[in-house]
Formats: sequence, C-alpha cells, structure tokens
Amino acid sequence: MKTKVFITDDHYMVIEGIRSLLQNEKEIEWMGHASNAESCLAYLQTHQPDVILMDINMPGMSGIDLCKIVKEKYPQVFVVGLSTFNQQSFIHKMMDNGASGYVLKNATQQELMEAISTVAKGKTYLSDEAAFALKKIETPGMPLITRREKEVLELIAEGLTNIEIAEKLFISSATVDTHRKNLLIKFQTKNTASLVRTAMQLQLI
Amino acid sequence: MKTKVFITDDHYMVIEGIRSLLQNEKEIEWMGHASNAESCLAYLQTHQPDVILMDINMPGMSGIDLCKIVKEKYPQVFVVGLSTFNQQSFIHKMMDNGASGYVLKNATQQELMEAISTVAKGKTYLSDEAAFALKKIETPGMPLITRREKEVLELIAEGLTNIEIAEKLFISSATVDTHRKNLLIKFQTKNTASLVRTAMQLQLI
DNA sequence: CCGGCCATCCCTGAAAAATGGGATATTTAT
DNA sequence: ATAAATATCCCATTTTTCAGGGATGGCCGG
Repeated sequence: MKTKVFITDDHYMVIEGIRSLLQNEKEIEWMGHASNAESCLAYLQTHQPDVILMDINMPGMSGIDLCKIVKEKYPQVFVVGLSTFNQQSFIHKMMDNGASGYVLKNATQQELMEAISTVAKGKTYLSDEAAFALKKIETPGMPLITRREKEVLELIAEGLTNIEIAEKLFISSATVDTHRKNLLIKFQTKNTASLVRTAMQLQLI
Repeated sequence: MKTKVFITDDHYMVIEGIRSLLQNEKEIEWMGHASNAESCLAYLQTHQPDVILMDINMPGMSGIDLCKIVKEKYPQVFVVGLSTFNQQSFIHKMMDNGASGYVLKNATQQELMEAISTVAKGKTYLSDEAAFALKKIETPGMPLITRREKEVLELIAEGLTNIEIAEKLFISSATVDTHRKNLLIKFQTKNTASLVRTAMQLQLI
C-alpha cells in the first residue's frame, strides 16, 4: 500500500527537490503539488492524499492557517510542516493546528522518508532540530497574537493609519485602535516604532 | 564546453531540487554542493566552477558576505544569488558584492537555465521579480543617510520619543524632528511604522 | 576660498496616535 | 454549560507625529 504524498510550497525548487528525493521510493506515490494554500484546498476537493508536506511561509494564507483548515475539513489527512532554519518559532503553532510532523528544509532523504512513514501511521514525527526548538521556544519572548491582531499589525507596519486599516478590514477605527493597544501590551512596547521593530525581529511580519 | 555549476545552500531540499532541474541538461556539469560558506570556500581552494548558485540566507556567514570574498579571491567565478520572495531587499547588496545574477527560489527550470547560461557568458541575469525589486530599491530607495540620521533612526526604532532622543544625543528635540522628517523623505515612507519596517528590511537597523 | 553638505535650532497648525476608561456580542475551549 | 478569549464599538484627554516653512555655523573638497 503506497503512501500518497502531496506537497504545498511556493518554492518551485523545493518542490522539485522533494520530488527528486521521493521519486525512487517504492512506498511513495507522488500526487503532485500546489504552490499556494488556495490551490491546495482546491486540489483536496477532488483528491485525497495520505500526507501533505506543507510549507509554513507562503504568500497569502500561511501554512499554519492552511493546516488548520485542512485538518478541519479532512481530519484523516496527515500534515507535515516544512520550514527553514529561522522559522522554528512557528513549530508549536503548526502542531497546535493539527500537524502530525515537522521537518526542516535541510532534512536528508532519510529524515524525510522517516517523517512520511511515521505520520502515515498516525504517529507524530519531529526532526531533532524541531523537537529542540519546541522545547527552547515557548519562552515569554513570543507573544501570542490573534489572527486579527496579526492582520492589523501587518497593516500598521505598512504605514497605514488606523482609519485606512479600518476601511481595509471593514471595521471601525476604534476597533483598530483597540487592537493596536493590545498589540502594544502584548509586545510590551510603548509605541508603534518599537512595536514594528520587535515584531520584525520575531519574524512575525 | 559544459558549464561547471556549484551550489551553496543550507537547505538540502533546494540543492536536491536544483540538481534535479539540471541533471538532464547537457550543457551543465554538476560539481556538487556546500551547505555553508566555509565549505564553499574550502571547495574553491581545489576546484574551479564557472558558476556558483548561492543562497543569501545561511547560518553563519551570509551569502552576501560569501559573495564578496569569493569575487575577491576568484573573480573569474560568476555568482548567482538565490533567495525567497521576501528577501528581495538583499538583491542590491548581492549585486554590489559582485554577483552576476539573481533568481528566486520559485524560479522555473527555464529561468534557472537562462540565468546560468547568461552569467556563464559574463553577462548579468536578473529574474523579472529581481529586476523589479532592484529598480524599486535603487531609484528612490536605499537612501544615503548620514551618521546622525542613522543614530536617530535606531533610537526611533527602539521606541524613544523625540524628546528622549534629544536628551540622549544632547541635541534639541526640534533637531531630532528634522532628522526624522528627512528620514521619512529619504525612505519615502509616510510614517514611523513604515519607516522602521523599511529600514529593517534594508537591514539598516 | 567658496559652495555644498551636514548638523543644529526654531515655528505653526493639522492629523494621528497613545492612554485609560467602559461595554457587548460571538466564538472557542474546558 | 460556562468561562475565557476574541472581535467589535465608543469617548475624552494628552502626547506625538506630520508637513510646511526658514535659519545658522562648521567642515570638506574642488
């Protein structure tokens, strides 16, 4: 029984790399790829892979959100998160959203195969680095911000005023103001400048 | 005459992807890879590729610094920068340090081949996205800021107000305000939030 | 020596953000 | 089911920023 594998990643070279790593594996059936969250969801309406390898950082909807949706709609599909070295901070979010495993993009073929076969059995696979990062992070540095707050944060960083943000998100500027206040509190910053700086340092933007 | 290609990237999957993309190309001789700057330099002591595909973001020495060293020691080697979508701000630094080309990691095989063959002839190749980003940055952007302006910029990013900055630098807050205004003009940003974001993206902070 | 750049200082008025309250519906989690 | 979290809205005051001006002395390179 082959394991049906699908991949969602916005980097063509990574897709190609994984395909190359898996193409000679007898236990793997390569189903194809999507380069963004929307394509992935569209694909899932008509196909059912066993395992999805999913990049965390994609333009548009992130892998973290995509993972959540996928697990809600298709709980039988196992998700393996993929990320680069300096995005380890998102590992726990990915796992919270139902991912079954996590490998870094510099994983070897052995690691990748082990991850796929492990999660295909319904178990959890974490690469050594990922497991390490999971332990290390979770410290107080990284504030837990809500989806909405993140949207607001990004628009603030783009230089929009509260009113412009309000128009963009179809909410009142007073609401934007509240989100902004909460962001300042959560990041323990005293104004917009340090808020943006801190958020960027934590790679949240 | 085959083009000898070497790659330096810390992501095994990207290496594998590129290898897969190039393996059937008759004009390409795959020399191997390094996963960090040090290995790359060690390799170059005994081998001479025509083209090095080089990731920008690597643990330890960055591709930007590596590029500089490589071009100083081996000016006949052509370097092609590789990066993801959200690192476009480093393109110009890479080009300043002697890179001959730049492609994003979601490039197609055609783009990659075109890049390699173009730079192997000593010409410059920029992917459309890279060229676009470069124009955007070089023309109005990458502001030349003075020492004092940079000091002020850093303190702004730390969240200090004009008055606090003034006290710290022993100048009047009106002066700080002028520096701030000039920074906004030079960065073509409309407020502090986008100023900080832009400055961080350009790694000026 | 002079012109340009830099750093410094000042003014004003409008716009926006920060601060610190309070309040309610909806979702999510336990 | 109930508590917690989230998203929403409102107000009033103070501080800060934004966007125009203009002005002075110092320093460096042509």
